[in-house]
Amino acid sequence: MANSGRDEAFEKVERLCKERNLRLTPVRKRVLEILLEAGRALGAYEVLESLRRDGFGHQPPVAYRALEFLQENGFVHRVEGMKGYVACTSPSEPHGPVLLVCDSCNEVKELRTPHLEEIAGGIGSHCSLESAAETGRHQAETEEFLASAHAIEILGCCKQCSEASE
Amino acid sequence: MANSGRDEAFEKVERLCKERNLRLTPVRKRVLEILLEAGRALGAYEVLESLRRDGFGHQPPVAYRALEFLQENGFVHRVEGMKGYVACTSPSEPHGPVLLVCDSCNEVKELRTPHLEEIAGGIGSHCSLESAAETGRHQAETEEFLASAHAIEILGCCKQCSEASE
DNA sequence: AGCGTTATGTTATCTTATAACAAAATTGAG
DNA sequence: CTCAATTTTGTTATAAGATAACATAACGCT
Repeated sequence: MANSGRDEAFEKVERLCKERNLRLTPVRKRVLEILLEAGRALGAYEVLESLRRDGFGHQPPVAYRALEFLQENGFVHRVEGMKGYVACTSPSEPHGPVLLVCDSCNEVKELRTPHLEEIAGGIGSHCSLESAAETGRHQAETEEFLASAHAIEILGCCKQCSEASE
Repeated sequence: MANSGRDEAFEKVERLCKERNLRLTPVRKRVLEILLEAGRALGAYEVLESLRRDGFGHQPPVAYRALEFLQENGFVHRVEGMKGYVACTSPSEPHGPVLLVCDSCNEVKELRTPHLEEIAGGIGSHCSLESAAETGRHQAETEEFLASAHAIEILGCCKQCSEASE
């Protein structure tokens, strides 16, 4: 694939914004593009530097506000472990992500819900990432905790890096 | 329970450190106590302020280094969502936590997760996470990811807060 | 066109975290 | 015990990440 689905993701966000009457303004649109083009997690100040080059405001709040908007609407996810932000690869509803973060190359890959279900099926009920997410939520319910969001990050080594270091 | 298992947790850490030849020095011990006494997540600078009052060094690295030690050994967890640190309620092996974080009162509760380690182990043993092609839009993908740690945070509203706001 | 609302841009500041190095304490070999 | 190697602590200084507050500009509706 030429650009790993960048264009589709971008167009999907445009469409979703129209449907939901969200204002995908120039800065917001550009921030999303920057993250999609990067194909990895960027710090807010990296995003800001790109904005500056494009003639937008170059003070931190400009970047933070656009990121906040994109995050709230599920188009971008925060990667806590790297204090960064990554474009969602399958934007739809606002959702908590499940991210695979490579310690070695910093690549971030987002797992999708349907994907997680298949993983669960393929590996068996005792060994599924989905249950990592669901376990949390389920136990949360028994604790009488009203869950509204989640952040799940799995740290480790991606395929490329583990092959490279053999 | 008078102190919610503080003492047990503390003694368990002392025992584990002896077993593993880890040096639970005065600063490190005190930082653990501070977090256990607080019973909630504290920022590094809050910990530092307590250390200062106890006559320890009062520069950031003093706190950060002790926190790092405790974290690496599974006695303290980072709460990414609040940039804070919380004492582990059931210290044993180093482990990634599953935390319930209350948006409203900031209480953090750790869930015990015997089987999450199996999950990580399953991925860790490099089992191939396969997913079949989804009809239509999604292409088949194969994920191979060697997981070494995780951070799972479920955000929401705890029992007390949801009752209080009724 | 005018009004209320939402978004942008800017200044200033705050919070969180780390680099680098000197001094002290601890450990282990002889 | 003594000394050297290692680890930990303390300090200065600064980097990196994030937000408060407020003025200006753009939008969206009637």
